[in-house]
Amino acid sequence: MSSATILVVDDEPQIRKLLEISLEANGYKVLQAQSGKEGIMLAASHLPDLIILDLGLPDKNGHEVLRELRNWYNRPVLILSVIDHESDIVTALDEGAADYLTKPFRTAELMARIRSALRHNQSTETNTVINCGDLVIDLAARLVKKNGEIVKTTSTEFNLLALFVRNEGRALTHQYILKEVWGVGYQEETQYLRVFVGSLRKKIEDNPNKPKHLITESGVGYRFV
Amino acid sequence: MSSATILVVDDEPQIRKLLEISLEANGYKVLQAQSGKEGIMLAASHLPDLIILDLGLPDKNGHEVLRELRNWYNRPVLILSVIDHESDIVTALDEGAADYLTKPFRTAELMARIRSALRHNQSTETNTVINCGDLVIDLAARLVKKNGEIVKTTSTEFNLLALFVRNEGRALTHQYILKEVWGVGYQEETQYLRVFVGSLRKKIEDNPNKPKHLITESGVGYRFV
DNA sequence: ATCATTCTTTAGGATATCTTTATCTCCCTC
DNA sequence: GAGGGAGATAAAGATATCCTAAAGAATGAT
Repeated sequence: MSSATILVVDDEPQIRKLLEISLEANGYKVLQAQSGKEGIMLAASHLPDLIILDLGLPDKNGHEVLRELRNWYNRPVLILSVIDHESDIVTALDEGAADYLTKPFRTAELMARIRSALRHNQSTETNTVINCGDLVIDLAARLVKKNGEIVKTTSTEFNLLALFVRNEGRALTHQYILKEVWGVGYQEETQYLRVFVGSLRKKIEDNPNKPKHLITESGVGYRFV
Repeated sequence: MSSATILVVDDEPQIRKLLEISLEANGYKVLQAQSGKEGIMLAASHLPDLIILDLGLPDKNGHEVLRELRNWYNRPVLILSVIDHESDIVTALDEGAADYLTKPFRTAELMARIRSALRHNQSTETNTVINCGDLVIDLAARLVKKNGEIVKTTSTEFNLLALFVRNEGRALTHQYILKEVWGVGYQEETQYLRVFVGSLRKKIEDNPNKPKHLITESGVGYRFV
């Protein structure tokens, strides 16, 4: 056994403890976070092989955390939740969750589903470092380099850029981009996009007035090449 | 929609019917088998993108079927079962099942889990690329290539071209084109069409005066070949 | 509490695209 | 070969879209 690392994001201490014991008994290394924010930070810094995420967190909506993770974290995220609403399950799965279990869960089943998720992921080992000419983007490390030099980006800027590089060559509509980066309810805020595309261009383009990477598709959206 | 093919292996006719209706409503092609033996044969002959397998089959133990499939079939197998025993779930998952749902299942959740399994498998790439001689048009990426080189099109130009390639070989009337691209209320603006067909020809034809793709049907409209 | 950073909002000017007009070509009929 | 209709083209005008800078608001760190 390769002793994979698993991050548990849950605000209930007794659940964390239970999971810690069960997971370690099965030979996994365990990281713990009590809030969505802490979870995202730990995920970024330690890059666990799998994340167990409770949807009912105190600081953020679990779906938000999931979406934020999915921008750059492409390993399995397993959802735990007390909520057994079908719509919640459907939403989480469509947001990219690998599985969805309702509390109270059965430990052996959880372990089997973790094995399944990890096994499945092994085959699709995807590289998180993307190379685009003079640009290097590391989705996991949330790092952008231009000609070898690190480019500092804010969180939103990076999420936007990550969306672009994951859809290289494809024209993305304003609405789609806004939904993916800002979430539903922001789909009409086209101006946000203009401002952030502007600041991204200043950082990654040789000549921001003549962008070679971030092309605007007038009346449609933007395209990354 | 990519119209993936899904094989349903279940001995209960009413379950098969329910699944058939739900799956087809979601745009999947459906194959059906009543027994494990028939299921394996159909899987081998048709190579579906996903298999839904009931564990409680008359002729064979479902686990046997699963193990047999796993020898050569590496796409997702989703287990349906009336049995909610943890040991059964664990066994099935460790035998390589992609997921395990207990009957009675919820349709929307099942559909979401199917999407998740297919997405993970990625084998069913949506094909939106249309090839027309020297032209390549990617409807999803909004990209036009002529002899391998990218042709820049405005939004309306692309919409117009997309309408043409989707109706290749067919003569489209002015009215119809105007309604589809500009919307109702523009059906008399034939001059728009002339202008835009003109600019499209300049971009995609070798010799815009002797168009080979965008043929005018005098008194009627245009035809794309 | 204060400061720094990031995000949101506003406003103006710049650009691209669309619309309209005018002129020209082609083809058919007489 | 003159006239008319349908279509093509070019270019000017109108409009929608986009970009930039910068100020205000929110957030987070010290």
